[in-house]
Amino acid sequence: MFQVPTKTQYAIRALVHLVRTKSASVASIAEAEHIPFKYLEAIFGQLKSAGLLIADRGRSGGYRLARAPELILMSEVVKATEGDITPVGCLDDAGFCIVSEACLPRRFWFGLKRTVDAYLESVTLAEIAEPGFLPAPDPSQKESAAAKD
Amino acid sequence: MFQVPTKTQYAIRALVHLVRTKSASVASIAEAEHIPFKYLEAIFGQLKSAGLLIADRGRSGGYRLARAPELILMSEVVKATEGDITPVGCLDDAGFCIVSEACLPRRFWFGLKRTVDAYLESVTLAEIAEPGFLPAPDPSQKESAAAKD
DNA sequence: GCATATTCAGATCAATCAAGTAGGAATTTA
DNA sequence: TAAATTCCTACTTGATTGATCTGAATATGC
Repeated sequence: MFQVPTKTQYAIRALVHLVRTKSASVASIAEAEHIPFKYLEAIFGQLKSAGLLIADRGRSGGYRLARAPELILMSEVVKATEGDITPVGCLDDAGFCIVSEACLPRRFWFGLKRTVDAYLESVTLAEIAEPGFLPAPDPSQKESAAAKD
Repeated sequence: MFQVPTKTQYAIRALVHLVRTKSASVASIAEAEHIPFKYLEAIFGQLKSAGLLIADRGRSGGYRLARAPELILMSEVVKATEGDITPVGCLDDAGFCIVSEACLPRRFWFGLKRTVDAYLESVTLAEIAEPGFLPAPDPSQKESAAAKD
């Protein structure tokens, strides 16, 4: 369920690489990060379409970040490589459950989605590229606050 | 990445069903919840192995919860159907990164894992079975890492 | 200009995994 | 003893992941 596709892992490693080297070709990044060249090429196409990268074509071209890494949320990166996060079908708006009575688990899944989204939106690319980056707050947030679907 | 497998969705719906009807056969639950009979049979095998269900074999047998639903964490259910949550390979203990320098993204993924685990451990089966169940806290927990535009 | 280094675009392919099926054996009870 | 159940093992099928292949289009340096 939470196995992160290599595509997304590759994307993030390559982006971290780009935070340091202001600009680089796909080939150089692929070699440095041990990522299959052609695969990374395709991934960068997606990241560019998502507005995260800018491409300079031609002989001494390459890719560079479209924004300062402080302004790139990890949620954007994940969304670029994987599309929207919809844990279960019944969460699509206008979607509904075939299940008997009011689909109780729905709220549970929705809560999970919100939790994950919140985390991904709370971290920027710049923070990941910092050696001093510390992961999530220790989970002392155990409330069970409001709902609004 | 966060598409929840139908197997897990089925498991939870079936468990919620069992919270009400103290005991039931796979066939009856499958019909009531619109779950393929043979598939649910296999799922229940896993839930039993995980110690969440007790089976009564023979003619008027069936399944029942091994514990009160208040004592069944959703993390246990997910783990039973999907195994441990390891977002990326390098998180297994004794695992290490092939990546050049100290794998910075690793902490990011680890933080994600902790966030998800914390959520799943904060909800019990009993809460999901309650019509009044309210999902996750609104994400006002922005402590650790936040850089905004 | 021309060779070269790059991005870009599309099809294709193999391996893996999710989802579901199938058949039947073992077990208990009415 | 027959019916209803859990249990066990294997299979099929379709989608997805993780790539590869081929070949353009485009810009640069010489």
